[in-house]
Amino acid sequence: MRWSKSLIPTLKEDPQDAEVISHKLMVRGGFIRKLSSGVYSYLPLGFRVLEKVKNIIRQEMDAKGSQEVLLPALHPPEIWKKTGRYDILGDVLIKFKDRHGRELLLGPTHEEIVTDLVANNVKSYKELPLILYQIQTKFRDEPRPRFGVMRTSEFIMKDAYSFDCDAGALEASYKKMYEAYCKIFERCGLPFIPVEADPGMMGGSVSHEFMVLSEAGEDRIAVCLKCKYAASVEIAACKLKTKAGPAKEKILPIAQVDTPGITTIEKVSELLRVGAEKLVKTLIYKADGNVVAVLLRGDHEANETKIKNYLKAAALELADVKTIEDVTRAPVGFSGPVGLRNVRIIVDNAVGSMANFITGANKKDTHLINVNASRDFESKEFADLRMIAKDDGCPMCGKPVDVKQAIEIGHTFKLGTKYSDALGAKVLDKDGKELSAVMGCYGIGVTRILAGVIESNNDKDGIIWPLAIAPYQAIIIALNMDDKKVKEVSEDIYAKLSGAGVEVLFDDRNETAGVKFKDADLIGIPIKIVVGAKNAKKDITEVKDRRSGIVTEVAVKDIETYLKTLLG
RNA sequence: CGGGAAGUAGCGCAGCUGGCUAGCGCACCUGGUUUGGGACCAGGGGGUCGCGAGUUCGAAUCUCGCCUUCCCGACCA
Repeated sequence: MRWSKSLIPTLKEDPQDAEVISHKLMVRGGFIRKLSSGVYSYLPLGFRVLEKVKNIIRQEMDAKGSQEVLLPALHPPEIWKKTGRYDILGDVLIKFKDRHGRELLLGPTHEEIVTDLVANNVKSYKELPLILYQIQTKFRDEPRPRFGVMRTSEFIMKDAYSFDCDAGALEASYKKMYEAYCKIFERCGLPFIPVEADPGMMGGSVSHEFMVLSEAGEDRIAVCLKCKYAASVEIAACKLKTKAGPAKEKILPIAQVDTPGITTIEKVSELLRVGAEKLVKTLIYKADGNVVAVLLRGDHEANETKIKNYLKAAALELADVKTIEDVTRAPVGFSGPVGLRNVRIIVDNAVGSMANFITGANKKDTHLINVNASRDFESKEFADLRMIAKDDGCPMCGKPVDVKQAIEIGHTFKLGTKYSDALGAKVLDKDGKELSAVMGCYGIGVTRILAGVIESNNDKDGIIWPLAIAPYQAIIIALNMDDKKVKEVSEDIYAKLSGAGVEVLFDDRNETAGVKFKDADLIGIPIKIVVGAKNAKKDITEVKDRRSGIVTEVAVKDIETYLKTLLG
């Protein structure tokens, strides 16, 4: 392709509305343009990268025997009501009415649709295992799209669904997909980490997220450098440093202290000159409408996923001010477990081993000191309810873990029979008995892969695409198109390489050398073929590696062979 | 949805304490000189100053309302 004929609108300056590096570079390099919040156009370069990634996905999915399909984006709501997810997804679903007043929604994911397809068309165990996948645009009304294509309301996803006769067979399908995912991400040049994760609204038991470490990531994962344990902080179990049980400290008499206007852990800890670890915070939640008090050590962070899972609640949110005041009969900031009536109290394990701690007094401007669980309030329910933090013990080996920011690029789930039961995806087994298909589902954020790759492959000059997904493998930089020899040599190389099937971009613009070098680096083409006047006269060209910067002089007549070697 | 910031040419910005014809850099068009890391000269095109109302002789500038975008939080497959 000739640059002069391409739509590659590069920018010298960072766009005003971009924060993270991948977003800035994708816009500056002319890969994407924003239409509205969370909605992007992919320009020719961006489109080419997407196609490369899709093809890698197709190859690896096909290699595992899964079959590509294309399911509709337009869904009738009834099918979503059958599984209950019409309400669970709520405002995430983009809904509207057709001319007949019939409601329709745009597919945010396709468990319901694919299960319905299988329910209607697969009848025998002999047809299983079956894995179907598609690459398609998903629509989700995101509360807050951000960071370029990292989180958008419209995005391309590869989603796959496996159907098996039993748990053992699901295990085999799940393993296949897991392997395919590792290959896909490796080929895309992503330094990924598979972690254990929470299945969330998808349901099911086991789930893995495929993460790419990045400051720009929206998720946090706990990683152990010692034993390779890695898990989403949402599910990483918190080990107690000391055994639970009665505290060894001498129990002191409970007392009130005045804390006027002191409503936060930091301020209480400052006023009373004790560390936050001596405080217990009482968070009032609403779980499916029921009020619950959650007790956590002052320096610990609540883990709403664990709380939700413990309570088996579908929805969990911090209670509003009015509810808190009703329940505690005190302003927000003075909640405590002592005297809290008619409220279920659940206690984080770490609080179980504390003695003589400080809590709110359920009374304005007052806290309590020397509170002790068994003596001062009823505490029957203990559980792991907090978020793991840096230097907490690894759940596997006990050594300190690190907590890092990461981008989720893939997610796999063992779903079980949740969807097949709801939608009647049953087959007859050997004995003629009906059984519900045991399902798994497997997603890859195709558009998000681009962001992930750029986040982990860039330098001050721009993107450094891994060869496998670069929009072009090589770029010919003709330093001066007015120089007859330069033009002749670069045209010659362009013809040769194009003929040899090399994906090559020919920068034939009437721009200065500087502009061409800067643009080539910005858009991240792995191999630069520089044609300058001096070398052209000698029928020599320079081949420069984008990542290493290493330059090799190559005779024009050998360029085709040389490139083929480089490209493997 | 709560908190914060911002909307002036395609992009990045200045102007804004009430005053002339709305300006700068980049990009774009024409001609010329250039060409090894974001060239130079000359000429030129491009604007409902986010939208609406109000105050005023006069509003990009002041007031109010709305919209949009970004950041933090909530939410998140």
